[in-house]
Amino acid sequence: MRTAPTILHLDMDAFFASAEQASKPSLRGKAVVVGGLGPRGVVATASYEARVFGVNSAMPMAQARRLAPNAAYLVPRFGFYRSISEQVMGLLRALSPLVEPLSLDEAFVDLEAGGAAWDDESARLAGARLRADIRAVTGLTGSVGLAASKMLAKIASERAKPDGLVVIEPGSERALLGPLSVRTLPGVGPATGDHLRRAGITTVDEIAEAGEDELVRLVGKAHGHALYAMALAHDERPVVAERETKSVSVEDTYDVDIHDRIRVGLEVQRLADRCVRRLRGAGLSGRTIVLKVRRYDFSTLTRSETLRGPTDDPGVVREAAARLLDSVDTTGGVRLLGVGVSGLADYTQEDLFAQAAGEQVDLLGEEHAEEEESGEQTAPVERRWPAGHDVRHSGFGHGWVQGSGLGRVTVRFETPEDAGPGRVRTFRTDDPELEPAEPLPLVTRDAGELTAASGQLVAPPPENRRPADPPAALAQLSSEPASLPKSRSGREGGGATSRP
DNA sequence: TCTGGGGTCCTAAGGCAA
DNA sequence: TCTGTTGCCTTAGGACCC
Repeated sequence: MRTAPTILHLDMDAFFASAEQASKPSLRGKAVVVGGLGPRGVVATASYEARVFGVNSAMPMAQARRLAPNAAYLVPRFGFYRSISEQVMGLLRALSPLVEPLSLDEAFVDLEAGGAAWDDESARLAGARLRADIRAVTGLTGSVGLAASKMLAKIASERAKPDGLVVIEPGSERALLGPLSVRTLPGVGPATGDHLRRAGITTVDEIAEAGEDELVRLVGKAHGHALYAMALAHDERPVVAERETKSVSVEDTYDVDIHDRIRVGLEVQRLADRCVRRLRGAGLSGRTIVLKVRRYDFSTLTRSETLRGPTDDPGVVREAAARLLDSVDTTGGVRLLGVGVSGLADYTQEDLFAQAAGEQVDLLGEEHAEEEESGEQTAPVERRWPAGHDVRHSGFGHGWVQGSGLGRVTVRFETPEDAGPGRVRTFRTDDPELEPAEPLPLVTRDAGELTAASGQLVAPPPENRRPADPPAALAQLSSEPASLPKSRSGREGGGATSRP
């Protein structure tokens, strides 16, 4: 166990929602919910203004709409978030070569390995500079936790939210952890939490008191040992920069259960093709093909088959998936289908015969690739305008889709640079002057103002720079009802919110 | 209007080989 | 040659995380 708080955990605040607010001035300070907008969608991220209404991650979208009917509802734009994430990860890598990304908005950094910090004071300074740099480069805020281990650094960043920094001093860990709920510990979810509660264990202290043997008896060997160690604040897991991918999978939940067996088969083929495309994109092949089926009653089953060698051949994966489907009863309907490949290798050990057999289906797959990746229909079907996506109009300039339906699309014309909300216009969905556009950068960069990013210990960036308005949303929780102006909700198409 | 999508890791049972 | 042990692989399911 190290003796200085030199492991840093960064967690961007309400990342997707904050990115949308920074990108769209009219949403700053408003309740914003990002997630699937279909009838079976769930919330990916809610802005802090939306959380006031009780909206939270992983909540069914229908429930969110009941709680916050006037919030802005947007579909996620992963490409946009990824570009911001890469900027943030770049800042982290300037601090240390040991950066372990956990997702687009979260990462561990071993500050000691990078020489960026060696004691309490230098760690605190590095954390503060990082937060300033993230704000300068992205216009967004992140919370930083510093501690002597991963577990504690993560707990620290959680306590720092939103927009803060918390250091857990080595030596104070046990006292801090003791009274916390068992659910605070990584790896304790609803099931394990319930299990422990039934055994009379609700706090971290009670885990430590129960003893290792009792925990192993309660939750199993691996979990029991790990849990006991965590409760004593022992966590020696290193920050690991390079993680190998273990599996690649794709899955779809359907708006309405599929009953038709032929349709189920076709969907499985499509998923197999999509999965292979992802596999190939990553330069991988795999031996084990997995079919996942969630039935009408939400019961989930998987079937898998291991081939003699790794493949990235769409024909081979399709056939295996189809064989697996044969062994599954789908009467009653399915709500989700998925296809995955595991047992990965970074090369293909495919015999030429299989390669040749696969080529035909391969070509077939490529044809539909674009349509599936972008989520857009190809012409001549009506163009789709997903809520929240950027557009450009030859006359009005850059804007974003507030809502669409009944052959109309409503656009708000504004850019991240604007101080206030922009104008709204409605067009026909087939208006030739309107086209999809790339997101604009959130901050127009000035050179030479970074601290951590430059790898030098210089003063924090001057306050007089003019980034896009920092998402005021994050700094304080709005006390006023976070509703959108009347013109943007409850109208045709439900503004940026509902479906037609 | 109940419950996404992409992952990781663990457990347990049966088959099989050293 | 038979038996018991050990360990690995495969398969299925479940918990957890963001």
